[in-house]
Amino acid sequence: MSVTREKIIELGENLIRTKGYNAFSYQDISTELGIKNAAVHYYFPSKENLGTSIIKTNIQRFEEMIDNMHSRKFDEWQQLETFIKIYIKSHREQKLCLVGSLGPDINTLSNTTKAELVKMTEIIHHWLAGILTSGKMNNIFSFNDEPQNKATLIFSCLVASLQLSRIIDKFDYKAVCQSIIEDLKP
Amino acid sequence: MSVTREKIIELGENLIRTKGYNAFSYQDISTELGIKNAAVHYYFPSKENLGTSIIKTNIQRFEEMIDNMHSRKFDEWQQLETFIKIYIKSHREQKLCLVGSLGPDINTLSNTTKAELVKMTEIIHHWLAGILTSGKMNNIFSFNDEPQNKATLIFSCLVASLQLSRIIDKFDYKAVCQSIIEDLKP
DNA sequence: AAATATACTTACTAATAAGTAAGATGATGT
DNA sequence: ACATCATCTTACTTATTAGTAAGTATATTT
Repeated sequence: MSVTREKIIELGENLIRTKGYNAFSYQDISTELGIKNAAVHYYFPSKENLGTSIIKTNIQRFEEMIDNMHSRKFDEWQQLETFIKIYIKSHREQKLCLVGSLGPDINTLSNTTKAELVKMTEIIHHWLAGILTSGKMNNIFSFNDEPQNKATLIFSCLVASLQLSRIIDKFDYKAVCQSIIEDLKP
Repeated sequence: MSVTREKIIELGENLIRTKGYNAFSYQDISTELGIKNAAVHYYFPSKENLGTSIIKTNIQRFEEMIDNMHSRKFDEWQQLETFIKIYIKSHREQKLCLVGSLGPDINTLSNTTKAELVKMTEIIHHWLAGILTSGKMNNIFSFNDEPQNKATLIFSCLVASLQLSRIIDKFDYKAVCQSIIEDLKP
């Protein structure tokens, strides 16, 4: 696959996560890569197409991560901590996650992009509910809620804390993550 | 104060909370109100100015709500539930809260608008930490975290759950709120 | 009655956006 | 040597954006 294509995807993702979908333009990408506006359209005919591709790439990356954790026989704690580490890294880089940056713009997205965002969010949520269910069954996690509901709570905390940490300074993101973890300990 | 001015503020807020700051235009407002684009500029010379005014109005509304709760001698439970009800209403209307919709766009806001968003977020966070502190002291609430940290967790859950509920269907927002409440019970 | 302020409209400008059609360049395959 | 393909550039169009300058109508004040 083309290097330029991959760079566009990566740059587009970073732009969405720092400025938001409706604030970034093909010009932002072409200028940064030292190419012309039309070159970006060569790889991604429309912005809708680029947006969808960025989400698709992320879904793929997430599923590869899960496969990798399964093949390495990670238990539920290790899986949860790996997931949380993605968010700690996002926080360090002052970026949101894709769900948290595209979510508020959902009413402005095309149907295909929206469908892909829904898919990605559901995959993550479903996976999280899954490890919470099995973790609870194996007495590795302890909580009273329905796993589905607990997954929502944890996911929400991670997503919005990234947003709040860019607004409020002196924000202790790791303490938030630690609380999530402590809360699940038996 | 002018009725048109107030309508613009209200409409602008709703547009931010449904489409996002960078997706709405003065045209959206003028068309809806049956006036011309320039009439909106008459009241709010720039979009930055309108954005800032919308946040200022919200801060005022929040502070009036707090004053009202104090004068009616609301205890910590009643205050928390009143706050949560705002979010349940937002969910019913399929809208985000201002913090959750402007937060992801923070890097595209002017310094004055950004400052106002920071102020609003800090006021809410500080108030929430306050009732958690006094609620814990009076043994009305029970939790292990630092109140500051607990406030972040609860605030995050409310903010991001609104976002997630627009993405995932079959989303039980009230169950999320109920979990937050149950978690604080002694 | 004249002056003034309020609340707009008309008619623009300049910038930026997404997107396109046609052509240039160079590598690869036949 | 020739054709083909990928990867762009040049040069655009069309639409939308925030924003403005100047004018109009109506009500209020002096």
